[in-house]
Amino acid sequence: MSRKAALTAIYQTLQQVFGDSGWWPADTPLEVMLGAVLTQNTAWTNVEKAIVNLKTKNLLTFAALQTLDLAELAELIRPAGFFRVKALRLKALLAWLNESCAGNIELLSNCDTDELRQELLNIKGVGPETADAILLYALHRPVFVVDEYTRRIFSRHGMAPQEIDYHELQSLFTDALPEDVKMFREYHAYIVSVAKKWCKRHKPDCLNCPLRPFLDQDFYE
DNA sequence: CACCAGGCAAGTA
DNA sequence: TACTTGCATGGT
Repeated sequence: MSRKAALTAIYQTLQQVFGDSGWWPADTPLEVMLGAVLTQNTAWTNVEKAIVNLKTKNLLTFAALQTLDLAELAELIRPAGFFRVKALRLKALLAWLNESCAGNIELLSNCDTDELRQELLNIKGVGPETADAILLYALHRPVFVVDEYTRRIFSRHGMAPQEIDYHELQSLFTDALPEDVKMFREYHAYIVSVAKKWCKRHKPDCLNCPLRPFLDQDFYE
């Protein structure tokens, strides 16, 4: 079986298992962006607490966030962990939004995806995964997001080397799949979901994983 | 108790 | 360039 066929079959399998993923869980593009930074190496449940702190104080708008100083912001997002660096990172993101679109995210729809990606990467605290998550889930661009889970699953299935570069791993998908925003959104969400349930680092439960059939080496050519 | 979570940047050699 | 370390809370 070709890699293209395999990646498509895996997607369909996960679609059967999870249906609508509900990703990204946020009310606005701004909330997606904040969440993308807050969730860096952090459990989503902790990010939710930080988001709730901001929401209940009506601070989840560009204008309101701009009024907060660094210490205030840090205190509000404390439950998300790494709160001091993340406060800096959020401020850097807000500063970029201010200069690129005056905080009006809708205006970014005119921008070229590759240029946007480069600008996002220039923000201190926004790396490749965060940039791509913002592009895909906040700005609706056809960018495939990969992460440690993606690497773990697809290397364990013999479809990628264990040590693979972010963009190499990303190309694996973008070279084989159509540029479909909806599909990209769901695919990444499914990968995270399946990894959380069956693909833990030290306690993987591969026997019950819905992707187990794809472990059969004979499945690929 | 150890280990993990929807990464990234800065420091070292 | 190739490793290493700091960042931190909260759940299992």
